[in-house]
Amino acid sequence: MAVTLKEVAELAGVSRSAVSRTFTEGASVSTKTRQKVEKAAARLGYQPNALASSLTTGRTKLIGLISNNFHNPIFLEVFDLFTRGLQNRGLRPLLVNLSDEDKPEDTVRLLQQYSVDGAIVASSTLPPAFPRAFRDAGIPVVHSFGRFSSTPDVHIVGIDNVECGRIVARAFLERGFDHVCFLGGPEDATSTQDRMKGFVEVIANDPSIKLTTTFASAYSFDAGRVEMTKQLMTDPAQAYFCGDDVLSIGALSAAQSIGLRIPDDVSIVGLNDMQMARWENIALTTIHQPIAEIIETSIEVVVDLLEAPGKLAQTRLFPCHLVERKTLRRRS
Amino acid sequence: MAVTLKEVAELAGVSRSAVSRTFTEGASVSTKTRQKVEKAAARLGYQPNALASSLTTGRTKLIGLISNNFHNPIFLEVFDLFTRGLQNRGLRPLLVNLSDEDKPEDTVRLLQQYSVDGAIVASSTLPPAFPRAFRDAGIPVVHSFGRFSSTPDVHIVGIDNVECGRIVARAFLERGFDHVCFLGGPEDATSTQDRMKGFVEVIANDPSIKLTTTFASAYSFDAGRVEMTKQLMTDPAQAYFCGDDVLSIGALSAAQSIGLRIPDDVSIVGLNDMQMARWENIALTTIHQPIAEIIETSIEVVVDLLEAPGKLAQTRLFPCHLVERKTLRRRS
DNA sequence: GGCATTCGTGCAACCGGTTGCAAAATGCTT
DNA sequence: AAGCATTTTGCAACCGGTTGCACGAATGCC
Repeated sequence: MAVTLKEVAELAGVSRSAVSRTFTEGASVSTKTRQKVEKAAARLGYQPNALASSLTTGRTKLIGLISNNFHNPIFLEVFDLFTRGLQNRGLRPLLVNLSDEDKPEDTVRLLQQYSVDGAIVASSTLPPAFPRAFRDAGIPVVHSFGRFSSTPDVHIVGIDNVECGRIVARAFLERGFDHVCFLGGPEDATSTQDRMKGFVEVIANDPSIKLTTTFASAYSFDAGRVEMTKQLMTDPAQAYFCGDDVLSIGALSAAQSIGLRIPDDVSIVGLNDMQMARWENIALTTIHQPIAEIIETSIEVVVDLLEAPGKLAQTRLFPCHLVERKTLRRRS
Repeated sequence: MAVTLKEVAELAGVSRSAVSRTFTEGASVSTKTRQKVEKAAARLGYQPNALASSLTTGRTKLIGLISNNFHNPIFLEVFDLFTRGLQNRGLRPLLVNLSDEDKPEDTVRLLQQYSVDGAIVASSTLPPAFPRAFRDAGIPVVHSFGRFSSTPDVHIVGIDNVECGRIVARAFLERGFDHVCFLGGPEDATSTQDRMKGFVEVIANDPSIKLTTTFASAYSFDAGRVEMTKQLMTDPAQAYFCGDDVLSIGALSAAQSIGLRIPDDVSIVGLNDMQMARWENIALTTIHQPIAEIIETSIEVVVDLLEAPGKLAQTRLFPCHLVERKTLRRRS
């Protein structure tokens, strides 16, 4: 049903090659034939078939966009930025929504069948084995929001989660709390582990400060609320560093529910700085993660990789900083 | 670089057809050759090239997923459900993030180049011309969350926004308010127009009730907050029906900021029932929109259309209902 | 005007598969 | 064991493009 090269060629009275060349950047065609072809193409409403051409050129302009974070509001921002960024470069995102059971190899296989030019793994909770499977299959890949590594085996763009933990710890120290708590996300998520590591490392320097650590079952409102309630009932701290923003909001809700004042009675600091954190009725003090830059860079990395696939893997880290709003009390 | 049919055929000592047939459902191959082929394929790590086969079969299993709502939290849920649903049926979502300037024809052209089997337009704010452009190009299309029409020219799955307006109006009547307000989204969005229509229609029945209508500049927190602040400063009503949940939360925030108690001083009702509406510190009373069913049905419709492209367009509507939480006061 | 270049074009092979068709192999019957 | 029906198989053409190559036309130069 779709109009093909051949039909255009016939109508224009030229060879198929001529038509192909008119639609190929930098091919040699005279203005005369180009015009004939363009006229015929316009008349028939011809669209070159990107998939057919990929067969010979080896390029599909398809990029696999893989994530398992379809429940965290920050990822809507992430998808927005990724899709726009890719589209602006003429690339098409093929979205893959990963569930916990999905194996890396299956996902690779899937994207191989569609001959994607490259892949972006966007998740802070997926293990390095995931992007590695792509590399092993020869698919250019970048791990966005991936775990910091000094010896990356795959390109990584993200933040230093350990340092984020330290930043919050220092802020807590400065405010003079004597009981603080790390309320992380799932214990097996690398982001949780790293954030905790930096936090604990700094807090432990001052033995007079009591330190509690605990984990929510997921990076979600409900999990945050449940875990925070449990903490407040048994062994309440003065300040909480929560795994991420959505967890923080759950914690906030738990504290408010039992009548605690924020930040006078209890302080809460999140991580991500998603849009919602700025909402006046939330006003979460949180670590700002420069997601626009991370995503822009991720795309650049994968685009570069299309040209030069062999490039040695790099880790690229962006700085984070604390954004003070209304959930961390000033020095008392 | 990728392993091809031919290599497998050579290793297995059979013809290319035989290999092709082993990987084609329902083709005639003896168990003996099938085993030979499968062994060879496994050894080489062969993956059939979906794009190459699409050339002859005319099927890519690619579905265009088109939206312009990358800022409304409900759409993360929408994308989650769509991608899972499509994946479960072996279909691959090709995501398109529409900006305001994008023309329908350009998007159609784009997806035509990738030979998508079908398209899903997921948006309550896009005009009918959008999905229509797909239909005109011969691409099976469904408009999810589209405007209700008795004479649809394209398959529509969604809700009756007019009726939603009525439901809220009736609830307001029942509570005995004497000044109510419709605080809509952008005036040109069809969803805004319809919700207002139903709301106004019912309220107008009782001339003793004062009715105000106004529009926020977008379906966003900030726009809701700004518009609500303006309303409360000039001509405060007792109850507000806001365009959607995120707008409602902005309105909620505005009311709380100036010290009003919810729902005693002012009531607010939203629409969508997104996850966040259930969060205890928001507890928004809102119209529940059955998005899981809408999406599941949308996928079914588009899948059916793949088999029988000519099917007459249908409008499919799902019922909505009010979910009472804590932002609409009981009868006083 | 003659000759050497450069440019533009069509032919044909190829990309990685699928499929109609006819021949070969197998199975079943008697 | 022969005869027939049924399966299985390979050939070759095709899907919609791209591209190396050779050839003819156009151009530049003296």
